[in-house]
Amino acid sequence: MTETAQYEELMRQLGAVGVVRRQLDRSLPDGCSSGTAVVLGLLDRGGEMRIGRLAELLAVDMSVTSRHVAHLAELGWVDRSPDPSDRRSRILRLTPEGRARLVELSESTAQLLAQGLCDWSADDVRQLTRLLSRLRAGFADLCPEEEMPAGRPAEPVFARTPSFTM
Amino acid sequence: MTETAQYEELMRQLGAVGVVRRQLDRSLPDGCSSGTAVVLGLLDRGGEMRIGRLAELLAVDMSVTSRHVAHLAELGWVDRSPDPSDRRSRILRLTPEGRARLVELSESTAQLLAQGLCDWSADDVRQLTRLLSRLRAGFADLCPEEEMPAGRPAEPVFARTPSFTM
DNA sequence: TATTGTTATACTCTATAACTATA
DNA sequence: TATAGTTATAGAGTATAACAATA
Repeated sequence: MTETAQYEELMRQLGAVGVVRRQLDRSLPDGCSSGTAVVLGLLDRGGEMRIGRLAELLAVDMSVTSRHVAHLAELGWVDRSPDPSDRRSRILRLTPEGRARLVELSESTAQLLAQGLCDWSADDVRQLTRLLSRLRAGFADLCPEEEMPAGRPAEPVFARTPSFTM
Repeated sequence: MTETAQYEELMRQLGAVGVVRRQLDRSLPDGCSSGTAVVLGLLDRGGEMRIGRLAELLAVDMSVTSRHVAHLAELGWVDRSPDPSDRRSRILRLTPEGRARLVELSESTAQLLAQGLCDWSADDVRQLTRLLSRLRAGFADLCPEEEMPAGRPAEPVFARTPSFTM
């Protein structure tokens, strides 16, 4: 198989990820998408941060992030308090309600993933995660982005990944 | 790291695939998306087929497939000829123009992937492709789907993958 | 003048449902 | 009556650009 063919196949499989994501999304409660869960997860892992920082971590435009956060704020899952050091910005924080929802969403997703990956070893899962992380990093280099901060203020719902960050 | 945390991390990385896809899409010429390229690739690998079959392979609704194909037909990249055995259906075929475009698209994508994955070994690429294929298969089982046919009529632009099919 | 964030608009991809033609 | 495909409509996600407030 030529190199180009291998890349073509990879591209096809990357597209297939959308299929899995849509299926996971369908299983989530009410107005929750996997996108919602990822935002909550980043706020949980990264602690309080501003919109710009969140947009960097999500690797989407700030305008997109702004709308997602506005939605989560309406739901009462994210709190936006004024940033005393820069009045243009607001500081985002997971509310207790948001944290509770994150646990719920994570468990729901984990259950479905466990079902779809029932014949996977823990190492398979780790390996796929690591390769995807590397993939993302390779393309982030083409369009630079920062890393997650080393320290974080609040207790995360789940343990952080030490070897690679989103 | 708990199992749930590992799944949560996997979900996050699956979301990050969208970032890579969008970046690949931006590099494609005029009205081409990676979706377009995948349709052309499937028609190249699978030979002539009907809309329903293509929708299965893409794992999206037939209505979605219908519109994509209509677009490609307008561009002259896909030909829709009447199916003599069932006048409700039409048979889809890659046109020479479509095949030429596929080569172009594949090379363009391969070039960008090669750039983003410059520090990857060929085996890394294969492994990621294989794991994604397994991931998709695991979820396809929850919502069953068929495999690609063994034989195919036309010369494919690229070699087929023997061990796993989309 | 530059930066942070928000809003308006548009585009893509997707699904559901109604519809046509044929089996 | 059921099936293959198309079209209409709606929803989610994203990007660009114009804008407001502040640095």
